[in-house]
Amino acid sequence: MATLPITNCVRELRQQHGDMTQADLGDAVGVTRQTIAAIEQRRYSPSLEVAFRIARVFNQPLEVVFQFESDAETAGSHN
Amino acid sequence: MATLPITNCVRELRQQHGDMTQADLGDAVGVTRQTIAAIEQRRYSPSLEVAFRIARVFNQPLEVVFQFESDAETAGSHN
DNA sequence: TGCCAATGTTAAACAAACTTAACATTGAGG
DNA sequence: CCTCAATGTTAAGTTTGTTTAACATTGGCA
Repeated sequence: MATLPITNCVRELRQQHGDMTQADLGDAVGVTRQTIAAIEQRRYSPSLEVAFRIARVFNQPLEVVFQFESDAETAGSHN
Repeated sequence: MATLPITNCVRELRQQHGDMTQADLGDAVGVTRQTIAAIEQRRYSPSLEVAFRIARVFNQPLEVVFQFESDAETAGSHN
């Protein structure tokens, strides 16, 4: 399961947005509340499209909402 | 098939990067050349993760490489 | 206390991204 | 002309994102 390389702050943004609920956000974005929950809990990362839409709801650039962790594999250059 | 809302300039960036080939980029990103081809031709948009990795190869912010088209559905807000 | 909205969680089904493998086309160079 | 590298394309298969539906937990409030 390798821990996903992408973090986000949608929960925080959601709360800063007039106590918007997961369902509200899902609604605004066009996905279900379960999808929002999964993203907040980092069970998986969204598609690029959904990511863009979430960012737009909050009126933020995508990279503010989603951060790519360099994934600096501790000493394991392989492949 | 609704025309995808996301455009990109990976082909241009690739060429500006020492004539990097699709296979080279796929390699650097960790996907196949077919995947790169599909993205360039907009047959589908990449996952957020792949998008981030491509952007990083070119040392560009994600939003420079991928642009979200407002998709202003002519008068049909429904659902 | 009892209700209700918000969130957590999960299984089954479906859709979209991605792989593998194969074959076709184009263009540069020998 | 022939070859080879780069790209196009497609079918079949796997994986991952997303939905639907169901039930559980928490906390606020009448």
